[in-house]
Amino acid sequence: MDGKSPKIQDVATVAGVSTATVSRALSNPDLVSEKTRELVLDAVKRTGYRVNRAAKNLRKRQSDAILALLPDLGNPFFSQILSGIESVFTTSDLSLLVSDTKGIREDNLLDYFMDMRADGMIILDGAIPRDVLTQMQNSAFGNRIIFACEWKPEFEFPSVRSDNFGGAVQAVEHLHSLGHRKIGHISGPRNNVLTKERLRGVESAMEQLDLTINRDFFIDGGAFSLDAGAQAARSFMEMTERPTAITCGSDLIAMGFISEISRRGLKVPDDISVIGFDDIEIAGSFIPSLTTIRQNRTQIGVLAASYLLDQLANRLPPQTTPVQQVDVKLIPRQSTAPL
Amino acid sequence: MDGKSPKIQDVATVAGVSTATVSRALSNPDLVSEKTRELVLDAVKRTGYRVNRAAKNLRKRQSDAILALLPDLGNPFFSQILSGIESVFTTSDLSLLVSDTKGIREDNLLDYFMDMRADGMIILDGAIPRDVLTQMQNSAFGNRIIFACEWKPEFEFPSVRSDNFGGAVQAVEHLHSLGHRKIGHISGPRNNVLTKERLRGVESAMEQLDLTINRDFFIDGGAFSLDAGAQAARSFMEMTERPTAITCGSDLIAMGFISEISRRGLKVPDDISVIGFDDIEIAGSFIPSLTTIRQNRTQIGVLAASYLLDQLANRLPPQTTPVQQVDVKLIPRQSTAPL
DNA sequence: TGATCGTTTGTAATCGATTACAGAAAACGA
DNA sequence: TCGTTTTCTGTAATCGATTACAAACGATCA
Repeated sequence: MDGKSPKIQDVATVAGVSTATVSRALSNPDLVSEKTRELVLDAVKRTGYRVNRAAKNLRKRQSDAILALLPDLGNPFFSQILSGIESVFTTSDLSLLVSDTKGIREDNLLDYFMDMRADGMIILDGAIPRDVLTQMQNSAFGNRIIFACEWKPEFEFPSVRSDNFGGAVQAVEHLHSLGHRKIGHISGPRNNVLTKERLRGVESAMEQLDLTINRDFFIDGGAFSLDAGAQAARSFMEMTERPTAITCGSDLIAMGFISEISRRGLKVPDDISVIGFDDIEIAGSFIPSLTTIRQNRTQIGVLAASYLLDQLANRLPPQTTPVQQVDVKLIPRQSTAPL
Repeated sequence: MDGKSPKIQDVATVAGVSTATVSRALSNPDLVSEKTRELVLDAVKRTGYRVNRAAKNLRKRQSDAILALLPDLGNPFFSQILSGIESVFTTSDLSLLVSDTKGIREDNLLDYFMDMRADGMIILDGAIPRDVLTQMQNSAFGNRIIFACEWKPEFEFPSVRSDNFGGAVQAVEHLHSLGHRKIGHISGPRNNVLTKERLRGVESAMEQLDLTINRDFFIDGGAFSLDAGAQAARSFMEMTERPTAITCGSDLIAMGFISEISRRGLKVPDDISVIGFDDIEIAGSFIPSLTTIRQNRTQIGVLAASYLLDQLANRLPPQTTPVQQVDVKLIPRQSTAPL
């Protein structure tokens, strides 16, 4: 009350108890008697006391912060996941740190833990070098990591992800139900897990439906970007025989593709049906509006954050490294039409 | 070296000096002799020492973190600014905290400082309640805040922003040079500074060029969103007389607008030229690709972060509350055409 | 030579919480 | 009533750095 911000000692004095009791009353209320607790709480209110986090963190060897690691902060795809993550953390007064994986090299990921800058990590990038992850897994911090969206198949970290396989299946089934039989696919970055899952889904669904898989109709886009789609469109134009419908590894690919073939005189969905993946915000307003597989990105963020919180609070059975799959949903719009 | 992570005392022992000397050698090298410095640096290397941030921060009353406050984490527009901010901070080992302004009420913004969770703030939201800002300005932390993109005209906080006025002027001049004389505008959220600046720019340019300002051609979009654009399109369709070209408060508005009028049979740019503002990633691949005013969002982030860093390090004259304007640039594409 | 000054170093206090340990008080059982 | 256990509280050590203060040292100069 005298200018400086009050410390625990001030509260103790006002309440007429020791600092230990104040500390306990605040962070472990069961340990003090009802009467003392009220005394302390009242003193806290009167003094306007707030715990000093640096002091608390120093003593408890923690940081009250979680790091979200994105492959590219500039990529809008991730912002919605971040939003989900943040919504969980604000309610439990943890801070959300964000960083680009571009800045990550060698061992400085582990440093976040060593430096006590973060208590846990949510990794949104499946392309973290293997040895970095090995190092993390072998450290004491291995259980403070969760993957979201992407993941590393060869590691045992828990993860939250969309049902990528199922989404691709739905896409193919949708096209099939519209009468399409010659179906192609434009895939994303080569070694990406999402690329693989979605491709696998397309192939599996086509087999299920007894469709002939024509390898020429499968284009390696090499990225999830608009450019990749435009590039794929150029290959597409050169085909002698063309598919009547095409599934894409991402909405951006689909839009880049549509954009480029439109420029070259083809019409969507008249000449070819196109379906995306993600349902990014713009998908509904693209022209033509894009049929796509909606990923619930906010939910992915929420689930990942909640899991990590439980894990850090030791509220989970230690052995589990679960994979949580989030359902996806086909959103039919105007980029697909009956054959 | 013996399992636990080494502390400053260990380094001191190895180097044969006191902890004070080690501390000085690391954070204030000029204070120790050449010889000792080498001794210490060598010992640091041998022990693998890293300073404990919690301890350092407790003692120095700081947090080594900066908070970025976004109006909506789920909005992709901001991710690129974040990227710029982050690129600056990683090089100076500050952490980047992010938070949604939705979670902000009453006084808990100041709490970030009181709790020593952040040393500074970059605010990307012009809609922070006035009394919250007044409180901040009057506190000891008033000089640790900078606005980016948006700002509060009635406060004296430093800010980094695009040349919104100039951008709008360029847009009108572009349309004028294409022969358009009947020019309209769809504006963004009502009380937003960007909305006002851009509107002002449009009006000013039209006056300069001796164009008649027809109030009926100015539509209040009410937001920067796709929906706002679509909504505006409906008003547009009902006009008896229509402008031949329209400037929009944002790319999303422009796209929503184009999307909706296309659905109703109008063609862009044949029937009407449309120009956006922002140059978001998708703008170039929209159909038709969108003529727009490019904001250098990364640079805004970089400038804001750098300024804040300098300010915190006391490297700036104390009195300055500068406004840094970042140039914008017209990107001509296919949504605008000669009359 | 001794006074004076600047440079370099060490000692120990400090930042503000948490918590191990021990002691006091209350509750309980016989 | 007297142990014994349980509940509650206080003392003081601890987390690991920074830095005020003082001392030691060497250089400089009259």
